[in-house]
Amino acid sequence: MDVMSSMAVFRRVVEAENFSAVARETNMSQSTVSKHIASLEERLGTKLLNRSTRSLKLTEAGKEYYHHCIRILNDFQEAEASVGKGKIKPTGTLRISTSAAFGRTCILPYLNEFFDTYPDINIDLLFDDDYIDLVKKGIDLAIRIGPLEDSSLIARKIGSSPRVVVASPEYLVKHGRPKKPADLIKHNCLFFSLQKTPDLWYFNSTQKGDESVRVSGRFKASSPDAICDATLEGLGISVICEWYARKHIKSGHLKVILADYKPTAYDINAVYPERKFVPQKVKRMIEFLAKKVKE
Amino acid sequence: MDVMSSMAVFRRVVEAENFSAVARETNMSQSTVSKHIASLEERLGTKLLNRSTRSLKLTEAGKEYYHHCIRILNDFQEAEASVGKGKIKPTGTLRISTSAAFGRTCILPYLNEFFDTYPDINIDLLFDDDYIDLVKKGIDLAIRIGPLEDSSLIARKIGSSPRVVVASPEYLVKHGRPKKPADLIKHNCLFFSLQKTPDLWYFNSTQKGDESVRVSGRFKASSPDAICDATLEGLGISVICEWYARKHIKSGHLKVILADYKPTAYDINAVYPERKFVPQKVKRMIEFLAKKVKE
DNA sequence: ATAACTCATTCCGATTTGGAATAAGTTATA
DNA sequence: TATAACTTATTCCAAATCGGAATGAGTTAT
Repeated sequence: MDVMSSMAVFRRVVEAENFSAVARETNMSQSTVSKHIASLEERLGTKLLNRSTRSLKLTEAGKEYYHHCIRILNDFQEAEASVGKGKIKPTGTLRISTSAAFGRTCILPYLNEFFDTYPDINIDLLFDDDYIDLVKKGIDLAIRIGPLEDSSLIARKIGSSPRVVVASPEYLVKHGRPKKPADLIKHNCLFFSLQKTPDLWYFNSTQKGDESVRVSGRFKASSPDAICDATLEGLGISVICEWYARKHIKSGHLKVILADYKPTAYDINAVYPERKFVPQKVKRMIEFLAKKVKE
Repeated sequence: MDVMSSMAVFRRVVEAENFSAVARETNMSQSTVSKHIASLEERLGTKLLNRSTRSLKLTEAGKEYYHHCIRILNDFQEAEASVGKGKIKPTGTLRISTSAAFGRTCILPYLNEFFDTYPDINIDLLFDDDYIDLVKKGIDLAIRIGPLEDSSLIARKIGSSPRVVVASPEYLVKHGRPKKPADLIKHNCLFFSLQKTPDLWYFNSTQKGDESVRVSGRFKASSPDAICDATLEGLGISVICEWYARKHIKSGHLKVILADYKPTAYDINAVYPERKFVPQKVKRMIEFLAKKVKE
């Protein structure tokens, strides 16, 4: 067994605390993962992980070896990237996590162009609607919309995402069209439950200054898809990212209201684990997305 | 091809500036060495070495990669040694260089004991009577008698080697027995030509103080064997390491003269390449020999 | 011209690899 | 307590890889 590969597998196993997850993540069979670990243990003549079928725990030796592995793998990565074709062509598989909505709308359409630009980067795009542990899941890069949690991760703002207040034409006919934010109080507003204060809607306007309204409503959902569907169904008024609502606005199924009062835009952030050496593939994708988002 | 092994081979090739030498040194075929290098080059997509049949030269990329390799291999070595059986049991092949005479007399007889103590260390004992480039020859440890050259190597004194003035009984009968160092001037003294001043013999004596004599003689040889043989033949008087002459003294074929005036003892040094991480096997051998030499 | 080296390549048997299937153990739940 | 749904370990076997002998081709020294 190639020791360097085994060390990489070991590293992932320690981080994921699970053999099978690493197997799935890396497209190797679970038996291979098992063999990699066993092979290291045999080399070293000591157990690295105490494993029962449902839990993994590093042994003392494993803990020490893990730190060595991190160091060696980082150096190795740097060595490969700084010499030869790695210097010119970023390579490898890039695991990106983002929300299904953003991924489908703002990443997928550009992926062909990315593949053309970087023929040696493969992409593994994961849709996770709530925040997940990047290190544990072996993710290289996450794109997150809106406010970030505090964490040990590095975040770089790559753009901002304007939002719009929308409702279906039918809803507006039935309940009237609000003219100013305060009018929303009388309407059924749809909440995105993952936000901290889903019922507090902020508006910025160059002419009319900033204001916020505490709205009320009877429908809450944890996915942007659900909110959007509900709005299309005429259930109420919602604030949605512009890129998300765009196609419905074009087709006339949603109408933008309060166009003069822009809801506060969300930051779009590229988030990645802190490392001594950030792989080219990550840097390139961030650059690429930053450019695309601005268009 | 196991990348870690390939890196180790690459490192050795760079240091030895030669594929075949590394093959011989590591007991792999020359074709395997070639394949290891080729495999690295393919991984990286760049040439590491410009090779004509008679010369090797690092490319720019190779130079950079070499430094990465050193670092990674050192870390790796440390990782393996600091965890598991490496922690208790030093392993691997230890390449030792020493003079044929010292090796045969002062190392070989103890090797069985060493093998018993460290069952996982194999030894590759090389006899080189003149000083050689340890790094180039891939030697882990050299044992050198007498003054050292300046070098980037680390030297640790592991003992000192008393020397004796000897002659054959026949010679003494024929030419008389010197009573004090100055008497040597009238004798035919045998020179060891690798010394800097082979004709200047120093003596230390607790009672009679230090003195030196510029002796003369008509025979010079570059190996201790030759000097010893010449002395046995009655060609003249020589200064020989005590351990080297011991058996001949015991058997009566050589007589110690000027016993009260000890020639300056030689230092016995363990010499090894400077590294961030000195392998267990090297440390253990040095300890072992230091103990044996003192007996 | 020859001998004695170099490194690269080809060929082929022996070994190793990795995945599917299976075994065996643990946890959560009905 | 049985079952379902997970774990990790192991076995087996076809496919891939490895490594060494032989060979080829080039260079240097004599």
